[in-house]
This record gives sequence, C-alpha cells and structure tokens, in this order.
Amino acid sequence: MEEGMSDFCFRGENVGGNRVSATGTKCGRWNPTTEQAKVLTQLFSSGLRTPSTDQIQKISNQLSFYGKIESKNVFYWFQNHKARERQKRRKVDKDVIRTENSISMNFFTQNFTQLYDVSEAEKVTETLQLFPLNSFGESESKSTKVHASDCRDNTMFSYTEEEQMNHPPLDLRLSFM
Amino acid sequence: MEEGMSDFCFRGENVGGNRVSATGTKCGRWNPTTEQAKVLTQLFSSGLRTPSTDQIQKISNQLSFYGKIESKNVFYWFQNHKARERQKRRKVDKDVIRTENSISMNFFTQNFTQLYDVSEAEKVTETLQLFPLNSFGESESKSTKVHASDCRDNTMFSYTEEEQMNHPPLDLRLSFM
DNA sequence: GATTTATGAATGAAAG
DNA sequence: CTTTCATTCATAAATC
Repeated sequence: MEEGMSDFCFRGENVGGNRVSATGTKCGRWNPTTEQAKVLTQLFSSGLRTPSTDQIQKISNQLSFYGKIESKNVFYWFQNHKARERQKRRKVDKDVIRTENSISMNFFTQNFTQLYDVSEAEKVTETLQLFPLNSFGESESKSTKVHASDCRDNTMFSYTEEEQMNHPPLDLRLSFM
Repeated sequence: MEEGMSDFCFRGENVGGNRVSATGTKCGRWNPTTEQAKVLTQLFSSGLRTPSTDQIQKISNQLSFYGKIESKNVFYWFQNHKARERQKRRKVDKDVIRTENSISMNFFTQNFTQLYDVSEAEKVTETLQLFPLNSFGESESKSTKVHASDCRDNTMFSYTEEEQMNHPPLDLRLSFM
C-alpha cells in the first residue's frame, strides 16, 4: 500500500528465496520460505491461533531447517494472521448487517454476531503431536469489548492550547531510585 | 518494539487537536511526538520503569508542552516499553540458546547474550535535567528518523544451503492424537 | 518500473 | 506483570 520509503534496513540479497545477510549486520525483514509458510499455514488451519512462547520456540526451531527464522517471526506471523482473519470476518459481518438493514430484515431481532462466533468456533481442540498442550482451541473472544474504562489513573489531563504556550517550570529530577 | 520506533505519524503536527498521519488519516490513538518519545526514552534508559502516579502526572504534565497527551498514555508507555523489553530479551535469549545448541557456534566465542544486557545496565541514579530551558523555539525537531538499522536481533541464523537441500528429519506431523 | 497489494513489524491500549 | 487485541507503519512481492 504505502510506499513510505524510509530506507533503513537495507534490502538483503535474495538467495534461494531467502534473504541473507552476508555480514549478518543487515536486516531485511523476514519472509517465510515456501516450506515455512506451508507449515505455518497448516498449523493455523489446524486451529492454532496463539501459540505459547514454548510452542513458538519449537515451531521456530523446526522451521529453521528451512531457512533463517527467529521466534519473533513466528510470533508475528500468528499475530497477524489471526488479526487479519478476524478483521476480514468483521468486515463481512458489517456488510451482512448493513445488507440486513437496508433490506429491512429486521423482522427477527436475533443477534447475528453470535451466528458468526459459532461458525468461527475453533473446532480444533486436539493436540498437535509436536506442539503439545494448551492454547489451541482458544475462545477467540467475541466479546464486544465492554471495556470498563477504568483509567487506572484518574489524574490524566492535558494542557489546553493556551496553557501549553507558557512553559511550565519543568524540573523533573529523577533523584529517586 | 523498543526505541528506534518508527514515527511516520508526524508527531507534533497538530491539526485541530488531532495528530495526522502521513497518510492523512487521523490518529485516533495517542502517538508520541518526537520530543515526547525522546524524553520518555531518556527517562526509561535512566532507569525509570514503573513511575508512580505522581511521577506519571508530572511527566505527562511536562510532555503536554510538546503535544496532546494524557497521563494514561505515559502509564501505558512505560508498561509496554518495560514489558516488551523483557519479552524481547526472553525471546532472543531462547533463540540464542537454540542456535548455540543446534549449531556449533563455538567458532565465535563471544557471548551474544551480553549484547542485550548492556542497554539495561545503566541504572542511572543521578538527577536528570529534563527539558532544558532553552529548548523552546518551537523546535519540534525534524529529527529525521535515525531509526537505527538495528537488527533488533542478531541471533538469527540459518542452515547452510547444503543442509537445506537434503530434507531434514523434521517430524512435523500434524496428526492429532 | 511505477503502482498496488500482501504481509512483516511495531506499538498504543487494554484485558487477564 | 503478562498476554492479547486493534490499528498503523513499512516494505517485499505482485500487478499493471
């Protein structure tokens, strides 16, 4: 989308489909090899959504056979895929709702959101052989974020434009600690 | 993750009270201005990790000079920054271990782990003079993204081409139990 | 090879 | 404190 070219992180050379840093000092962003992508996708479609740190390590470890990879790459991969799937679903829901409204399907006031939550339900609750234990069939919260706006801190405030103009005394010494 | 944070959303450019990103979209959430980020980072590297409510208030108060900000932003900033530094270190450390175990990294006797302890080291206990008096003049440093080409993680590695060629054992069966 | 798209990476906010 | 979610930024890959 954007082409905000801020050139840091030099492009790495592509070697066999994988970026490699000759000196190890450059950092192109990681890009999964075909094999890596395949495995990750498999895991995802198997129901894995939020692998634990331990699982991430194992996955990363295994995938390193196919090329350079760091655990954080795996972490981000799942994070992004989950988010984007959700995002997509949300968009669809919206369209559906909009359609419903325009078509005046308001006959029945059933909550459509629920319908989707069910379908989205993580069927997979089994355990993958290599990646044992928990965090598979997550509840994929459908919670509409009721969020108790508890601002942990009721002292928030900010200066008005006027106040911003006259600079405060400023002396925030950190002599403590 | 951590400093060198990309700031595309031109910090400080207030438009009707709302910051605007380079893409022109309004920033719903707070995004520190360059100056604000600088100060926060300084405080952090000075050793501040969990500021008290009072400190948060003061910091927020001071930073409001550089742009809209609420104390909760400061609160979150420290919370996130602290958590992510830990998280990163954790991931990195594990990757390092993995790497060392998988490959005989004995070639290079340097301990990579150390590289990550440096930044955390300095527990400055001195007074930090924030906001030097002459930094007015509507600076809004154009500080162009020094964005260090820091490879956030130099623990990555990959197998040699040869190793990649012959399919490794990799028993990644997705069979369920 | 410029523009668009897909996706890796980052981070503010908040839930757990 | 840890973990998760959303949104955004940046860039490699795809497309025109």
